[in-house]
Amino acid sequence: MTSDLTKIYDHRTIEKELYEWWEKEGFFAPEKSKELGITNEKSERYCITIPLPNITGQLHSGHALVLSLEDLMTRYERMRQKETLYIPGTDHAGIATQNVVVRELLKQGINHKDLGREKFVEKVWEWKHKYHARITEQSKSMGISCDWSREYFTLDPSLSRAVREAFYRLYHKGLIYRGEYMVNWCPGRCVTAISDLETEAIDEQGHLWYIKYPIITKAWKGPQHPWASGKWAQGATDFIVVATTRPETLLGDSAVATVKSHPKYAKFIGKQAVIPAVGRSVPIIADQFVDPEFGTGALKITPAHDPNDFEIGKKHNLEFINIFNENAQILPGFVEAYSGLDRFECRKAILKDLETEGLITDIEPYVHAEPHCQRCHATIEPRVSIQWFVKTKPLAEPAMEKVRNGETVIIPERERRRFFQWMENIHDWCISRQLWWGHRIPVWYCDECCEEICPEPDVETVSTCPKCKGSSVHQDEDVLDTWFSSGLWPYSTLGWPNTDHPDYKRFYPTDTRETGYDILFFWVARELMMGIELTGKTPYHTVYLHGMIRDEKGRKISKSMENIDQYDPLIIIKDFGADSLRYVMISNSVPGLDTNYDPKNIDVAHKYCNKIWQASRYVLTNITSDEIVPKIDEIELDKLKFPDKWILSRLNSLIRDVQSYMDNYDYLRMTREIKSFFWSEFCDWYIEMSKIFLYDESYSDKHVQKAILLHVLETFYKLMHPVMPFITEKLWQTLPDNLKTTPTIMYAPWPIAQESFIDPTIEDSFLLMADFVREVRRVKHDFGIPLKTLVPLQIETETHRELFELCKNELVKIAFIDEDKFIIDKKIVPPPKSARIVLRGIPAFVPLAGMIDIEKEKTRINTSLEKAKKESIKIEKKLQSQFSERAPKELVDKERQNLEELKFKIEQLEDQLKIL
RNA sequence: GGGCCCGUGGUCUAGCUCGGUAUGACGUCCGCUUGACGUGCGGAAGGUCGUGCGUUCAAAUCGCGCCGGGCCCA
Repeated sequence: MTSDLTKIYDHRTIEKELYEWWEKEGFFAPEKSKELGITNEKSERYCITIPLPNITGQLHSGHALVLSLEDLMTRYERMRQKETLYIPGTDHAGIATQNVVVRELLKQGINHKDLGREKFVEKVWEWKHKYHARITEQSKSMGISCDWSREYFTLDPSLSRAVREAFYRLYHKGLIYRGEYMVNWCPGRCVTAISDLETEAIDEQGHLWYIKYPIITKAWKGPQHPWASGKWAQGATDFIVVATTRPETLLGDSAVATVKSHPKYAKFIGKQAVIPAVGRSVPIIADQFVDPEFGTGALKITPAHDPNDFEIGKKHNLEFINIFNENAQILPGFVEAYSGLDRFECRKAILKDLETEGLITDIEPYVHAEPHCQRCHATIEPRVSIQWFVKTKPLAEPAMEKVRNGETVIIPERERRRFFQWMENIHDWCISRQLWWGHRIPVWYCDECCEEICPEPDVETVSTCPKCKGSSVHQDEDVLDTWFSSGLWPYSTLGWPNTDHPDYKRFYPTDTRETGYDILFFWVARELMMGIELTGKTPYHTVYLHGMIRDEKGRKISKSMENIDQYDPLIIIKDFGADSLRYVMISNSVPGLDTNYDPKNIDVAHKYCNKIWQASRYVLTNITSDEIVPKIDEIELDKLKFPDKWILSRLNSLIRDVQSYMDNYDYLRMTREIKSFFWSEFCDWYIEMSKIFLYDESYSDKHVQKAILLHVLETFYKLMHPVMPFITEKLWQTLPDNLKTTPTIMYAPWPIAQESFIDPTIEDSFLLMADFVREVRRVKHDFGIPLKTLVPLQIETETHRELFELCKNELVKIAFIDEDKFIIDKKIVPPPKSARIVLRGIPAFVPLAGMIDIEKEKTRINTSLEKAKKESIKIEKKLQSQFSERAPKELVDKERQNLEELKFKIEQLEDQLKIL
């Protein structure tokens, strides 16, 4: 085996090439595992669907985490010999995409409204074709093993068909309805209704204005002078004062409400108040909703522009007066001067006029939460309009049941509580959007008899009314909320509604939904609700929620940040490789918790890659091309040396631990333990000790160590492959052919711990030996003796004699001991001018005649003596307290033993001081 | 208003469910090495675990209060 590995690890030369090869060979498709004879119909299978990115999107740090985790899960399951499918795809992202294209067109001087619906949608498709490649190429650079032959887009014909099917079924079951309700209207860039979830409340520093409404009396029948003349309310004697944060909405007031118990205003109930500016007379009503403590205890009621007033309006059968157009500008017909004004301009104008009329009695600063559009940040305008809704309560209950009974598990568990809290208080879901880009609502209206027609899902267009046979019908203008189609994702990508589709039969329900906790409600909740309703099954058994990626100080990563490049996954991949990025993402990820991404971790990861590369080079350069190294199960067990047994024990312990970490989604520990094994045990100790054998001309059983080196490497590659797919594949491919049973490491069987190799005694003995090596090195260091200068060593032990005989060779070589002067005896007379070491109750001496500086040794001994004394006092105190009576016996015994060992050490060191 | 998360050496971080000597990384300092390692190895310094009280033989860990940072829902 010749190694063609470059001297330095260079991700650039391997990642792209390998990904192309994987794709070309079709390794990502589940069919491949069958073809290779790894799986069959009876095999377990694993399926995960990608959290579909927006078609307009660019790969950002959030995606990097998503893709790292999901590909980790996928590759792991694939290596566990399951038939594995990871489905990629993209989302048409209604509002987001429409906004982007509208803006782009505007740059070209084109108004999308002039273009018309059809032409505009064509433009968006052009845009889609152009940008689709960008996000998929970027995703591929992460190394994800998606089956690209099964890539979907939410507007694909098959997925649109699924959307119509879902709509049809829910509609005819009465779970989708159309009606006039108050919705969140975004009058900013989006100009559409949006769902509750798409709004966010922001505290606004506003004001509470106290406004006087005159009351009709016998003496005053209404305003006699024009608005803003200063004499509008002249002659009025009775007033009711309301407090409001939105004075401009008074144009749409249709009542004033107070409570029956109001000391001042109760007597006005039943009378008529006159709305300023418009001069309309409205009733003064009583309603429990009014909080007598708030403001003046009287409330202006604007049923068409406030959610609470909407309810009151319905209850009292009030008039719903819409005062705004779709951009929240004042409609004509109220007050000429305000017509066409933006709501905030109107507010200013109306306040000025109210002032003129002397109708403002007070102004207080007031902080209140105002809903904003999550996407364009415009202040939401509550608006009454005809929209489509999903009735969610009947859907929520079964979804909650699946989570309650564990058919779907949410990780981390605490997110369950959030899930239930939201589901229990769920509101109906507004699914219609006043956009052009998306799935058009599959409902037609007859122009003659007004019949509402929701045809069979195979019908793509309706031309005659089934009721009156009229031929003048038109389709609903609105499109569906994007989340309606993404809510079907786990099965619309598997051929649903065709339940005989082989993919559906084989892979549904899927296994995992991996996504950020921020979209638990947007997506997961709806997938569960719709999935259970439409397929009768929960769409996946595990919901794994990860946290957000933030910068190293915990701030949100945004495009406007300084040094944004260092957080840009595309740049990171280019400079350090996807393996490094994936490693940082995975090794820092704890379920449900935010991760602070520190750019310097990427260096650490990159160095790790290089270390892996270098260790591999060492092993492979020590094996010649014509050499046949036996496999691990072919070597003679009696030829195993102490370090061999140790590393095999450690390796199998590691495999066992990794398995448990994987089972518990503890990726942080998994990566940490593997790294620590690889670097601090395999490289630092085993490889170093292997040199003793490999460089020894007279040693004839080198194949044993070579076999173990290769075995450990191969196992390590496999354990790390789900995390770092590229470097592990590259290096695995360079291993001798007899070790490989599959064409790619992707299908190599996941390691299983061989308990017979695990030997805690060997592991412990090794630690003791390593401690001795360290101590001898330290002695040399303290006396300025070069590391490689051979020194004598005398160990006084009877109980551990066997162990030291066992590792004598290695100890002598690594610690640079003079082999002829290495003595193990049950009694050692402390040699003069020597350094003394005490470890675990075993004293040892390093005679250093001619090299030792007595004063230095005194200082050295004193330092460790002090430390030992301090420690022993602490333990003594503890043992004298109630600890020894009340604590468990094992603990007390352990402390006693510790104390004894320390006392022995102190004795030894004091003795050393005496004889110096 | 209700709920959730977080606060650990200079920096970031593990541990908290299940109480018993606080993990790792970066950085700093000292030394060694360069025939796998654009480096690597060895060693050192550095923490009253936000704060107060309580429970306990024993608290980073459990309970209550407070302070600070963030998030979600209303």
